[in-house]
Amino acid sequence: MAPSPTGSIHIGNARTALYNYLLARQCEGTFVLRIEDTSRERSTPEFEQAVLDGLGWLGMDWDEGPNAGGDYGPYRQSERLATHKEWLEKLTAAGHTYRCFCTREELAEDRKVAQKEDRAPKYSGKCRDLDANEVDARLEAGEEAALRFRVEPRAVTFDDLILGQLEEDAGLWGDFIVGRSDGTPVYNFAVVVDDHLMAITDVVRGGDHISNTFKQIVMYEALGLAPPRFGHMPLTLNAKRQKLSKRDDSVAVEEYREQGYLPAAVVNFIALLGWNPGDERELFTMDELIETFRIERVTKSNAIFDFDRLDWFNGTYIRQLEVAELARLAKPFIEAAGLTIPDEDYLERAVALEQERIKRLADFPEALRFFLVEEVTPDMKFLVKKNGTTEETAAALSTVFELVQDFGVDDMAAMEENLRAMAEALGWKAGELFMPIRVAITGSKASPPLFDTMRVLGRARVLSRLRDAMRMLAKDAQDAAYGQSN
RNA sequence: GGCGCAUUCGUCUAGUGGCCCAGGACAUCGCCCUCUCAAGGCGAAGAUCGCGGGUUCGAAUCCCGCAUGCGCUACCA
Repeated sequence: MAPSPTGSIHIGNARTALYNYLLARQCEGTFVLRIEDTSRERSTPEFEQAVLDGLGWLGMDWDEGPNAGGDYGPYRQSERLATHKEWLEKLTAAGHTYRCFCTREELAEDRKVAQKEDRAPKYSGKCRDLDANEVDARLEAGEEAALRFRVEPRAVTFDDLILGQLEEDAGLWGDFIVGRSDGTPVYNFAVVVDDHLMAITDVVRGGDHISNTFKQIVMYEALGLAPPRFGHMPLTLNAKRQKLSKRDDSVAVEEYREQGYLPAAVVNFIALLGWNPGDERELFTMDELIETFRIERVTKSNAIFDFDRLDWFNGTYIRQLEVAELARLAKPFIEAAGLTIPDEDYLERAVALEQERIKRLADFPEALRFFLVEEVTPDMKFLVKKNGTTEETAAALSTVFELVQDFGVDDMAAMEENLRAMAEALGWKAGELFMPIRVAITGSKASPPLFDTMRVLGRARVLSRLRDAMRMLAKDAQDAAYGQSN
């Protein structure tokens, strides 16, 4: 896996990383992490750390990498410059390169003309056959020159792990640059050198690299090296069917963590985005993925990222968690929202009631708010009994208040029995009585089951909220009376 | 423009010549359960398998053409 640290890890890269990881683990190979930071301006140590964190969070551990060591380091491309240059010289010694004095401006102009004339924008070959003496003289004179690879026209083919037999005509390329005029090698060459030196056997990367691969294969051959196996993954697209971009999509793995997605859910989801086991299973742990993943079963077509499906996976994983564990995970989200948690036990009991109602950990603050806050503000519209009056609702709540006062809140069966009896005596449906109580104590018309909620909230809090609600109703009745008399 | 890859329900996908007038999952809708919301159970709707030609007794599956989408086309990675 060779990510560029130009941002926190991208969900599309994460999927590529996952497939690499699964492949490496299932054949008991080595999962190598190499940081491709040759783009100095865009790469930062912070981003590199973010990439490492993201991978780690998802549960992918690498055997070799910047902070893991290994026999083939360094694992940061920027630290391998000397080696790359060495190999550039080997390539030159073998007669595969030549100096090109064309300026960027000239090249850009050629491209423009070519485009205008509907020709492929391929290098003219202007400097290909320059006289050796002339080259030396111009170099001597301080003229800048890039190093180009001599391309011999022919069909280049390879057997892709995912896509099958692939072929491209090298005659279409023109000689491409392998060394910049400042002497630094180009990414596509550095990759060849590194993959070889690091004894990489399988390269799985995004389909946007296919055209690079053809060129790499030619370079391997020029260096007398055997290329590794290549596999090109379909891309993940956004709802607009474009390659996911950092600009307009939620794409950083970091963001998923912040929104309260579980790593296991994210892994399960991205694993199934472009791969399936061939039967109808869809819930997989990492170990199960390692066992059942087959690269040949990776889909060839691009996939659109479906957030609803991710949510579903996340919900099912949340429901599978032990309550204590879920509470532990929820805690930082709740605290970040500025809510205070009285004690662990209380939190756990509240979390247990919301567990099957939540999709993301970030939903917890909102869902648990009424458990953690002193007062609640019921909406009058729902506090009053459906098709009923404020007076009769107030009267009913008052009776409930007494019941809670007398019997407490811990015996749910008794509470339910009492309230149902009360509803019947009133000639109300049970729900018609339960709803005002629910709204009074939770401030919302949607909540966990009423009696569980009351028990977790505790007698004192239930009583004070009932009292507040009764006051609200009384005030409302008063206002209405004034309104009538005026 | 050139080159490459792809094309099955809205989405992820199963499918490799007859088991497919196409199966599963998410989302949607309905019913059940039920004190609300969920969760769960059951069910419905949803794909003339991009289009057009072939090959074949028979094609989503094989062949050809076209269309569309995406990617690449840098002294970026």
